[in-house]
Amino acid sequence: MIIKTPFSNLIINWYHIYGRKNLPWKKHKHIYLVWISEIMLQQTQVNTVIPYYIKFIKKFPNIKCLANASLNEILSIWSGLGYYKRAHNIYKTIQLIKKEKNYYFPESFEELIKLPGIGKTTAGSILSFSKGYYFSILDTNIKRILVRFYYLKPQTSIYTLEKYLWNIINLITPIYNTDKFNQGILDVGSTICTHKNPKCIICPLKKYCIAYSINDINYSLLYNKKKKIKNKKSWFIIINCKNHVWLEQRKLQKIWNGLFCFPEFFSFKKACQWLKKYQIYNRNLTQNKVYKNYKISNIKLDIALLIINVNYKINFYTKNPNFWFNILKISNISVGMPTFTKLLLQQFTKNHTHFNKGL
DNA sequence: CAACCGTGGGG
DNA sequence: TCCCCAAGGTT
Repeated sequence: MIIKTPFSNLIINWYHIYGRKNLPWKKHKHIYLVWISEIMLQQTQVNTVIPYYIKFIKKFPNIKCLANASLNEILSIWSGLGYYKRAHNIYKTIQLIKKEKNYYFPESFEELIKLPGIGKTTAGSILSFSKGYYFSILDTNIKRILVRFYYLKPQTSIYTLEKYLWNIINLITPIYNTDKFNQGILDVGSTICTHKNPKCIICPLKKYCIAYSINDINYSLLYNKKKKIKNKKSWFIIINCKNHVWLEQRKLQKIWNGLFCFPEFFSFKKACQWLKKYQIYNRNLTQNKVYKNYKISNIKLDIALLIINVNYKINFYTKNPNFWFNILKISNISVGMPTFTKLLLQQFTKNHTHFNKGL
């Protein structure tokens, strides 16, 4: 049983003094701006989001601006932030709002939760932060606090645990000052009750925190929660011509969908077949192979880069939109794994012999 | 329900 | 270096 505690008052009092009130998405409470921030913040830490958020609202300051944007324009700003389905969902949502809602952003929980990419926590966050409405939220930070504070035992399934945690947060979320409570508990979770080395000494909850009182702040939400890591291998073909490279916009792919990437193949043979098909002259393909390991969530991707230099631009035919991109202007494009790609192309323009070392 | 989607930071 | 994980939602 969850015993009544001054939990919410402790959080709200703490928030008034220490809460983060200067985050870029705290300057205005317009629901559109809060929506963008909440989508960006899904599974993404505050410091990572800030520059992307600023860039996004600078380019699309309001609903009508975003409604005129193409998917590619949205993706180009999202490039590097990850979880690109979120950008696709923003595009879907804004089109719906344009065509069916007369540019009016929904302000009810029932409507919000129907929108793509908006679940219980995101809908609750949007409404509590922009309108001050009473909705609980439950994210990773809050889960961690609850598990420690009430010293919850690991449950047999994620489903059971989630249901349990939602019940608790619904009980302790205050009807008044919901927005301050929600923001405060997020701030405590991400800055004090951290996963590793929590700063219990300065925590406003320490007086009533069971894990702290019995000196056991290590927690686990589930028994034997092991992540399976898959090993995959890909061959990317990099065709270089006079400071331009060939990129394809990925279609119907699980990863980097809609983004521009080097043509990807799942065997060396298929990569060679592609080159042969388009009659790309290449003398030392095997010598130009460069290997790189890239981690994507639960995938270890072993990448082989097949680097080919041509001195004339080839007209390819593929099913995908495809372009020659100026290497120096690549930052304006919605590229998958942009940091990796930019570093790659930087080395590429300098000296091919440094390829193996530089990466 | 478990797997999946990205990337960067911290220990 | 390696492993874990983060303002979750979808299938």
